[in-house]
This record gives sequence, C-alpha cells and structure tokens, in this order.
Amino acid sequence: MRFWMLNNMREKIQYEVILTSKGLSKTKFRIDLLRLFCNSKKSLLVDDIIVFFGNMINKVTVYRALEDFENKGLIHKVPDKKNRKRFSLCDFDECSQNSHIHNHSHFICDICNTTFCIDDIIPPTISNIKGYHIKQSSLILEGYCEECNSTN
Amino acid sequence: MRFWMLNNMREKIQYEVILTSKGLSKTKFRIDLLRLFCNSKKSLLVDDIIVFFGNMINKVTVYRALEDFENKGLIHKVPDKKNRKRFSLCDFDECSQNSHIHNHSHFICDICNTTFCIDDIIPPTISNIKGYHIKQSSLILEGYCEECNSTN
DNA sequence: TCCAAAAACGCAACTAATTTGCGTTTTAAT
DNA sequence: ATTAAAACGCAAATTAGTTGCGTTTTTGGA
Ligand SMILES: [Mn+2]
Ligand SMILES: [Mn+2]
Ligand SMILES: [Zn+2]
Ligand SMILES: [Zn+2]
Repeated sequence: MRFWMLNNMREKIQYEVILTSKGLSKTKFRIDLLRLFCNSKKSLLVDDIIVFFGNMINKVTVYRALEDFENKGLIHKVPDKKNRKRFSLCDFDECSQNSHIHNHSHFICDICNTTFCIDDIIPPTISNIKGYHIKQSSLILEGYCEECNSTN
Repeated sequence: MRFWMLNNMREKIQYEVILTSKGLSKTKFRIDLLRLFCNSKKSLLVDDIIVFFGNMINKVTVYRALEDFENKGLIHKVPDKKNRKRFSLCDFDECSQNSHIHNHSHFICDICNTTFCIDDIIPPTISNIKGYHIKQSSLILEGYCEECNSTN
C-alpha cells in the first residue's frame, strides 16, 4: 500500500509522523516534498521539484533530500529515458531503511517521457540461471500514455 | 600469407561488410569498435571504450560513433545503474536503420554493475491497459553475476 | 586514377547534471 | 537551555555528454 492510499483512507495523515518514523528531520521543505510525492501520480524529476519550489530551495538541498528519502525507503528511483534522476514514492509496507522491494512495473511514455508506477502489473519471477543469483526482476512498459494516446 | 593472417583478414572483412551494409564508413576506429562489441559479452560504457582505445581516439568520436551505430541498428542502449550511456550489439537480423526490436532481457549485477543481454528470457507481452497504448515491454533482472556470486 | 561530396575526425569550448566542502542554521534530544 | 546531529545554502568542482568548426579520410562516380 502506498503512502497516498494510506493518506486517502485515513482523513489526515501526518507527514511529520512518517518522516519521524523514518528517522528524518521534519523541516518545512521535507514535509512539503513528501506531500508533493504523495500527491503525485507521476514520478518526479529533480527539475520538477526545483520548478515546484521555485527559488525557495537550493538544488543541492533537493539532491540531498532525495538521497536521504531513498536511503530511508521512502522513495525509489524510476527509469528515465534521458538518464536523469527520477523518483516515485515507495510502498509503505514494503520498503524501509535497508530494504527496497519493488514488485510492480513502470510505464514510460514514448512521447512526453512521463513515467509512473503500475502497481497491478507484477513482473514475472525469474528463476536463477547458471551461476547467477537473480534477486529481483522489473518490468518496463513503453508506449503512449493516456494523454498522449488520445491526442495522437 | 599465414593462416592466422588470412583469418584476421577475413574477420576484418566481415566487419567491413557489416559497416557497409548499414551505410557506415569503414574507418579503422569503427571497424575496431565493431569488433570490440562483437567480442564483448558485456555491454560497454563510453568509458570502457575510451579506456580500451586509450589516447588513440577522441571521446567525441566515440560518442558520435555510438550514436551512428545506434541509429543504424547495430547497437542498442542498455540500462545502467548509474544512468550512464551503455550499449550492446543488436541482433543483426532484428534491428535496422529505423527499427529496433529487442525481445530479450537485461541483467544488471548489484555488485559490479556489469550488464549484459540475456537472449533466452523473453519479456512477457502486456496487453494494453485503459487508455494507454503499450508498444514494448522490457525485463530487467538484478542480482549477482556469475563472478560476483562465486566470490561473495 | 582523379575528383567532388559526404562522412568521419579532432580540438576546444560549452552545457547539463550531479557532487563535494564547509561554514551556518535548524531540529532533536536531554 | 544546552549540545549534538541533521539539514541547509553557497561556491566550486566533477562528471557526462554536446556543439561548432575546420581538417582529414572515405566513398562513389567520371
Ligand atoms: Mn515504482
Ligand atoms: Mn540487449
Ligand atoms: Zn505521454
Ligand atoms: Zn558482478
């Protein structure tokens, strides 16, 4: 279950509680950043965040917050066509300080490059081959997103 | 002429034929680069190539060769943990000037970051969802490669 | 073989993305 | 209130990739 679903279910979720439970300080920016992720279906580029907060926040602070959020299991990297850093919220139950488990797929739009998690398509489990040890499989779907599909 | 020279020459001609058939000029560097890809099971970073050729070649030339090779359907981008450009040979029959078709998976080692194509694991075909149009699916496997698995 | 056009190349400068160092401010815990 | 840890801002550095342009090599035809 993702944070935004939790947020939907209980009327008011304290972002502060989540930050605290992950061992992160409750600064104004980090609370707002967590809220931004919770309210965004799409994954976020560093630049999306910088644009959102305007000149209120330094880019270095953004990079460091993302790094901390990722380390604490709050967000995870999402594949990006142009090799830039891009993140989405983790599943509340699945990820923590030292274990990220992502059992869902990612969609990338060929046209607008929008990316988001698709929770209900589970990547196939691949059994180990030869001498390898496969720990995780992930599935990337590419094509036209809803918006681009309807206008092309 | 010794056999091994004949052999070398035939091998070289083979690469030249491929370059010509793709509409690429047969320069010493591009022949050697194609050979490097053909002899490498692992996918190659720009930096792997620059290290291999040492100061014999300019990095701009490497970037442009990779771009041309990709456009002509000779190589394809491979996902990289650190978001760098990384390539592997395409299947000669499948890819060409304006169509890349990659019906295989990619393995990424969690420890050494080595990446390579796994031809015999075919990504599942995902039917379209909702308003989306899914054109392609790709599967990424992560874990320990043969080498890292045996020493950890 | 000779020639012109196209492709490839090298160099320098440039842009974009991300990281590091360090001193200051804010937050957390007592 | 005190103090340590975490977060922050600014400047500078680093890394990765790109662009412009003049020169060289390759190609394909005369
Ligand atoms: Mn995801
Ligand atoms: Mn591949
Ligand atoms: Zn789109
Ligand atoms: Zn490995």
